[in-house]
Amino acid sequence: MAPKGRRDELQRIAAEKFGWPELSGEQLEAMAQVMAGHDVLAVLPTGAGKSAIYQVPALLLDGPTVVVSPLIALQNDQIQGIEDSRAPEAVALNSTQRAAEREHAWEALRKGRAEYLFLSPEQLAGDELLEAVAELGVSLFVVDEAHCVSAWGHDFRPDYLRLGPVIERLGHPRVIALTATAALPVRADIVDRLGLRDHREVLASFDRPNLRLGVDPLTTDADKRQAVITRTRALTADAATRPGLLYVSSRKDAETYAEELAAAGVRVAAYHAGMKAADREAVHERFLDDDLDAVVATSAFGMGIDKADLRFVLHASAPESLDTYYQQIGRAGRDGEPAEITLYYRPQDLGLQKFLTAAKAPEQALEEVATTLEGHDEPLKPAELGKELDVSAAQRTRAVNLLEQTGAVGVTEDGRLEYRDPDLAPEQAVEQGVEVAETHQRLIRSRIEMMRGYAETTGCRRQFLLGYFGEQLPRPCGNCDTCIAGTAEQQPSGDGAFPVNTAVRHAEWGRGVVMSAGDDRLTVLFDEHGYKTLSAAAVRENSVLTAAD
DNA sequence: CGCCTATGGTCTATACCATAGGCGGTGCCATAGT
Repeated sequence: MAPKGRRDELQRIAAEKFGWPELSGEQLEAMAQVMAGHDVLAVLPTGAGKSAIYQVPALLLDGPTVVVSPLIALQNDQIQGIEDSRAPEAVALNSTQRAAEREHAWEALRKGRAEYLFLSPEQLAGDELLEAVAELGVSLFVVDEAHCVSAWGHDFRPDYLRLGPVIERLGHPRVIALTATAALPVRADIVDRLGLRDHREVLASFDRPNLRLGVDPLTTDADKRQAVITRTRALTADAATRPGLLYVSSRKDAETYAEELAAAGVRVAAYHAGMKAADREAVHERFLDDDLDAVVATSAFGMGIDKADLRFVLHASAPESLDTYYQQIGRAGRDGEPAEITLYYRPQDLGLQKFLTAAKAPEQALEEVATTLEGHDEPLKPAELGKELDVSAAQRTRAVNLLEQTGAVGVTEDGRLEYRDPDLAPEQAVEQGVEVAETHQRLIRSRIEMMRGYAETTGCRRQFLLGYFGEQLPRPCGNCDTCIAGTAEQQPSGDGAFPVNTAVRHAEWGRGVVMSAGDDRLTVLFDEHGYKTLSAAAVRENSVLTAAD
């Protein structure tokens, strides 16, 4: 705990500059840890005021604050919020701007008028921009929606995994990572990939008791569609149970469900990344203005939705992880009023998720990067390396990330890439890189199995969900389908030989941590193999599991 | 991984099956062309 005087000062600035009369305990704790010189990972639910955690300390630290944010739209929202306050100027640098706008931003930063600079990770991948940012003397480095580091960085937007070297290049200013959801491996990934130092984690409770959790298992696709349409129509027909979201897993489904609901008279619109930007914005605005009772969306609809009164979130098919699922259902009932959360579940639907998450190791890029770097005596800038390769920039970055994780490749102080071990043949480095990619792939696969576990459990859904995030709910919640049906009762006592959070070692899967422990089963997160669910009886009888340090 | 659609074969005319092939999510950025 930080000294009281420091907390009073933070509170005073929050009130004077931003008009927040009272900061929450978690907000204050995170801010105080930053002021005490620690890096901070804060996991707080949407709507808990995560932005405040950097906005207030930024004013007490001498030098501008860089905020990395995944979506330009999100950056604009944040800048708008700061403009509406009495805090100093906030600027962004991105691809939508004209030259004049960029010049204005740089001038405001160099003259010290602007305190906040919003950037995408891709912007920071550019040598020149990074060089110029380093000149500014950044005092605080913020990664917003930090789960993207883990969820997107390994495959979709690999520049997320380059933020660690960026932070070092800036002389390691204090770092704040913010997110609304992060299970243990995701938190570990964030800490590891950003290279947080002497960090503190501030975790709010994940429990959202007003969300009524349920799963509707269906056998055929036709039955599922019927059930989804019927329920969505019923919920949107009553002012007390609307508006809400229907999540689907393909653009086509977004269109077809929206058409069918519209034909039935529901005020509904589809939303996915294949739509024109103007149409997407229109849907977003109509939803915020209560002009729509439901949006049928792919995962494209989510971050940045600031609407507190969603009364339902339905899933026409399961997403690829409970991390994503929790993030999506967490958008419901933020006003604390009841909300209905239902997953329409067919095990076959998980097949699509397996396909979508099946990223193969970029072998060719690994080979080219390893041999090129090994062949140079001097370290290379990423762009220089790129010129010697025959692979895309994204593939190159992916390969560099993997080789860096094996230790074969490192980054110099000035941001150049070098081959670290002269005794290691490039072919071996490639093999190790492939192995790292495969380990990550096993984790991704195992997360799909945890999604299956949630959908198929006969125990309390909330206990399962919270257990996944490392939080113990002492007894069944009473507000989920299995509790209401009475099947949840015979669930965990968890007083076996391996309580939650114990480090264990398995004969085949190596080191792991117990995530949840019930009377009949044990879920363990293994370093190399991801989540595994073990039968408690087998664990007792076979002694395959031993305590580790 | 599992879905939908197109194709072709069967054996007879309008369907029915089996099989092959294509498809499916999230956003930044840069570049080319109006």
